[in-house]
Amino acid sequence: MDQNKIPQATAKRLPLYYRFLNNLQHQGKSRVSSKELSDAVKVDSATIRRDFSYFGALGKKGYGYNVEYLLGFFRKTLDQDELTEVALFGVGNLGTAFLHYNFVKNNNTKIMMAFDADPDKVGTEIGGIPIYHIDDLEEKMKDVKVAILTIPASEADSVTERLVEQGIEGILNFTPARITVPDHVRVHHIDLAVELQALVYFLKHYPLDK
Amino acid sequence: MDQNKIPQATAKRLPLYYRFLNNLQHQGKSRVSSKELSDAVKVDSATIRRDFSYFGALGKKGYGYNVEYLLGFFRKTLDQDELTEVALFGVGNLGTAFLHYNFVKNNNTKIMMAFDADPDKVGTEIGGIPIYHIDDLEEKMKDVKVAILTIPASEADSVTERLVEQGIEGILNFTPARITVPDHVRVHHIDLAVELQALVYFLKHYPLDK
DNA sequence: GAGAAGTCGTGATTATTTTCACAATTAGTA
DNA sequence: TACTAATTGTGAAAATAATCACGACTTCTC
Ligand SMILES: NC(=O)c1ccc[n+]([C@@H]2O[C@H](COP(=O)([O-])OP(=O)(O)OC[C@H]3O[C@@H](n4cnc5c(N)ncnc54)[C@H](O)[C@@H]3O)[C@@H](O)[C@H]2O)c1
Ligand SMILES: NC(=O)c1ccc[n+]([C@@H]2O[C@H](COP(=O)([O-])OP(=O)(O)OC[C@H]3O[C@@H](n4cnc5c(N)ncnc54)[C@H](O)[C@@H]3O)[C@@H](O)[C@H]2O)c1
Repeated sequence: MDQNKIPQATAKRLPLYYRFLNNLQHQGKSRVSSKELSDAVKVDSATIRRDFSYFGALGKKGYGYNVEYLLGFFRKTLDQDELTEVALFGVGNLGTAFLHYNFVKNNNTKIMMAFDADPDKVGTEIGGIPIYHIDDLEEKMKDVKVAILTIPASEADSVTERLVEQGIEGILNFTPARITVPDHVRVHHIDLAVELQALVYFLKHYPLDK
Repeated sequence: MDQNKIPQATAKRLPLYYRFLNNLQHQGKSRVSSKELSDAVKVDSATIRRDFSYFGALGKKGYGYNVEYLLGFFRKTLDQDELTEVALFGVGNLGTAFLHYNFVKNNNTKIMMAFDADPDKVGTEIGGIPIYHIDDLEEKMKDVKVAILTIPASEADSVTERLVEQGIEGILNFTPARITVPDHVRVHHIDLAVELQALVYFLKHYPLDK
């Protein structure tokens, strides 16, 4: 594998940079400075330069960065050329919203299939994505290595267990349950209720102008 | 305001602790150790003890923490007794999912109203929450200080501007646009495409067992 | 082609967060 | 009561991340 000396904080910002560079190219801009990037993505310009510098000297002093070059570099770095297949679990409120969304645009990931326990949903399609019965997980999933969980919290553990059994590598978990997985599986939690509550806490307890 | 010596990283974990303590109480448990909490919320036990210690000595050595006491303490700390009113902008795929979700359970926030530009949606209700026309923002919003943005990215700047004008204090932004606000407004970005892409990046570039 | 303005890359510093590790204290037990 | 096992709270260390600040180089302008 690549450089894993790259700080995690940096790695999390890369997709953000990538998307903005894409926008710039569509706008026909050929050159950009860390200051301009900073204004757009709201990350300190020194942090941006530092982030980029982990990958070598990508810019030119006194000039900035060449959009096309940088974009090409990140395309390779972020493996934009190969599509990562994703499976979604739980076609409810949240799951349905994701199925309608086109993650492929500006992104190397595609939801290939969805699973649900509700017989009324099984067999239908949303946005061209087939919905299978959760019982058929093992049969249908095959090579998919990334899962999105939008099932009820109570179901999280049992579905996770089956995913792990099936060789899953990464899980994006929208369930409030904190799932348990072996060390070789990576889980990112996105806990919307917590996010909202944390925002409210910050509003009430942190001074009103940082 | 309160202690703003509390690290931001700690503050973000508080709602998580709160929710789990609630579960414990419902299960009738009266006592819990940092180790048990750690297993449940997947945060190192030393980190949990450190987090709690910012609020004083909440536990007892050799015993652990009293669930009811701790819960009562966090209820006050997290202002669970007063309801924070929230407005949602953009009743599309994502916005509709949120309107169906009951944030009030385990949470002190409630979506009171929604706004959209689509005349077919205006005037209807989802989950008992009225949908107003975006043109009526100033008239209807009044005292609401927290907003959730689930509108198209292209609309983010103009709606944000009006929210700021109207005295908004916090924004939970699901739009890929990085919005610009004055220093006294707090914005939390939740960028789902970035999260997914970051997960994939980690899978490919970080050693498979941390 | 000389001077001015702009911008990177990075050493050094500072800030923040996590983790270690253990004395102090408590509950439980015999 | 005395002993054992459990568990906190925290000083200190380590790890991670953000920021400052400036030399080096590039482009632009005249
Ligand atoms: N909707 C929101 O705004 C929101 C906000 C915060 C958190 N969440 C969390 O996201 C998750 C999904 O929320 P939602 O509102 O979409 O719920 P939902 O009830 O609308 O959808 C859940 C879906 O999962 C399906 N399901 C149930 N058991 C299953 C199983 N074993 N295998 C596969 N599918 C199964 C159900 O049939 C249903 O379609 C929940 O855990 C919820 O707590 C949702
Ligand atoms: N759906 C997803 O899974 C997903 C994933 C990642 C990011 N997002 C982002 O979340 C946002 C919403 O996504 P979505 O899929 O719900 O989009 P959507 O198009 O389904 O919904 C957008 C809604 O906003 C309304 N709207 C448009 N202009 C408005 C205005 N000026 N004021 C108020 N309402 C207005 C539209 O009528 C529509 O109902 C987008 O910015 C999208 O990029 C969505």
